[in-house]
Parts: sequence; structure tokens; C-alpha cells
Amino acid sequence: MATISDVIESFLKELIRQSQGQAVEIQRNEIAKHFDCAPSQINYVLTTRFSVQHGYTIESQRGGGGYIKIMRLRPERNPSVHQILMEEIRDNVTKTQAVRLIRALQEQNLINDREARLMRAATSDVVLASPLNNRDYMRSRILKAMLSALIH
Amino acid sequence: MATISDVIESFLKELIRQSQGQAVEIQRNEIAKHFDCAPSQINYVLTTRFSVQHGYTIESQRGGGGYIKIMRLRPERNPSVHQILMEEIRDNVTKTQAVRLIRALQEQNLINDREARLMRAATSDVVLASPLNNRDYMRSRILKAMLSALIH
DNA sequence: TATTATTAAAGTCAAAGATAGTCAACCAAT
DNA sequence: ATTGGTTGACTATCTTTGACTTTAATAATA
Repeated sequence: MATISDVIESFLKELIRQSQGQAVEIQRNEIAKHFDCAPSQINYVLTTRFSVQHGYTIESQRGGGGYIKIMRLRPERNPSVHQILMEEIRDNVTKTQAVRLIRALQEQNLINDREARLMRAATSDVVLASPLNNRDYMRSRILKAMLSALIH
Repeated sequence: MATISDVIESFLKELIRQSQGQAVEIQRNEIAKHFDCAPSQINYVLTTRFSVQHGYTIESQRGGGGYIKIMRLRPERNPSVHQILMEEIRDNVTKTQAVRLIRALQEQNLINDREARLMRAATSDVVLASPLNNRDYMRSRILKAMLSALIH
């Protein structure tokens, strides 16, 4: 039996298909109203059926003019990167593993030097060793680290 | 979803572009009337989208004959913009602020499209909203996000 | 002329409005 | 008993509005 989540999933995929494929932007409350369900149900559908593992990424914004944008990954844009993304990166990657992976990406010419710097910066221990669990604080440190990487 | 603030932002940027580039002078009340919004809305747009870290400076005068002058900074003539950017990034940067900053960097040709994607990915809410305070876990999510950014 | 009042701007800040996110409790079907 | 789905209370974030303040130019007055 199709649950409401299944129905919403199909609906969203149909939307993406109709929009020639790669992305669609929705209002969470509208969709929820349309299917007469709780708004948070949309989040459930997104996390269980539109994750990176499923081949999608999500982008959203709160507040007035808020939205949720669902984008399909395009493996054909870079099959090697896609394969690495899907098969090689587990849920726990140590700093050493990250450094090796980034170097490998570079050696296969999948990323250039600047991009490698950005990645090392964003995943460095310095950045991630946060005493507070504060998103904005971490984000600013990540941004600073990435800009530093491009300047020095 | 384009908010009225977004529309005003585009309008002002278009004005600057048309004026061959570097500066434009407006009347706050006129713009507000034109877009049928509160005058203070203009200030909101200016502070959220035309600050120094976005590559602009503002100059204004109150009273009779008052005005607001928006000037574009020129990074190529002023290398210390890098310095300004580093100093302007506070310890708390929201996602929206990060997105706008990254776009400004791009508009000033300090980073290219791929680099902007990497930065947005590494600083996205999805990545940083970690319930666990686990470095390796976060790092893998950041890496995945960055790779996704290169293929979507 | 010097001073004061009036008018015409722009600035500030906090409250209200509009979205989306999180999380834990509850429910249903294996 | 476990897994997956549903709901709603609470939270976070961004935008819009308006009352009040500040400043500058001009007009009126001493």
C-alpha cells in the first residue's frame, strides 16, 4: 500500500521530470497543504528519499520567501567523482584518509590545486575541533580557513 | 521565491551596471515609494546585500536634499580587499550571509564557479547541522557535500 | 544678521509576519 | 520487538513594517 510519503515522493519526482530534469523549487507549506499532512512530513520524505545516496541534494531557506530546492545529481558530469562519492566515502573519515583522498582526486586531475586546498581547509582538524556545537561559529571558521587557503 | 528585498537588490545592481559601474545615488523615499514598501526596507536591503563584505560601501546624508550613494569597491585596484574580507567575517555567519558573501567573491572574480560551489557546500546547513559532535562524521559529510557540489 | 522653527530627508530598532527545521512521541505493520 | 511513517510542539531564520530619532536645509523671526 502506498503511504502518503510514497505519494509525495512520486509527486516530487514527477515535478522534477516535468521541469526538464534537474531541479525543482517548492514551498514546504504548500505541498503539505496539498497533501493534507504535517509540514514536517515533507522533511521526512526528503531525508528518506532525496539524500545524496539517492542521487539528490537539497537546498533551502527559511523566513519570508522561503523555499526548498531539490536538485538531482548528474553523474554524467563527472562519473569518476560520482563513483568516489557513492562508493568510497564512509560515514567516518579520519583526517589522514581525507588528505589521501584529496591527493588522489588531484592526481586523477579531478580537482586542481586550489580546489584541493579548499577541501583540505574545510576538513582540517583545526576547523572541526569545535568546543561549542554552534553551527554559525563553525561555518565562519570554515569560511576563514577556505579563504586563507586561497591567499597564502 | 523572489522577495521584495531581492527585487530591490537586483534593481540597485542594475542601476549600478547602467551607470558604467561604480556608483549610484538614490533617494530612499523614492525607491520605497516605487516598490511600495517601508523606507526602512531600503536600509535592510543595503545592510544585508551591499555591505563592505559584499564589495560595496555606502555614503549618505539626511535632511533636505538627502541621498544614499552606493559605491562598488574595486578589488583589482585594491588588493587589501582580501584583508577586509578576512576581517569582516565575524565569528557567527549565518547560511544566508555565507551565500551572499560567496556570491560577492564570485562577482569580484576572486573565486570561480567551482570554488563557489565548494564553499557553499562546505558551509551549508545540511553539512553543519550535526547532532553528534563527531569530527570524523562531520568531515565525511563535508567531503560528500563538496563532491556533490562538483557534479550537480 | 543671528537665531529659531519648520520641513524634509535618512537612521535605528524592536515587533510582527512568514517560512523552514528539529525532535520526540505516537502509530501501524511486520 | 522492530522498523518505518505521522504528527505537532517548539525552535531558528529571514523579511516586512512602523514608531521614534537624528540630521540638514530652508523659512520665519528677532
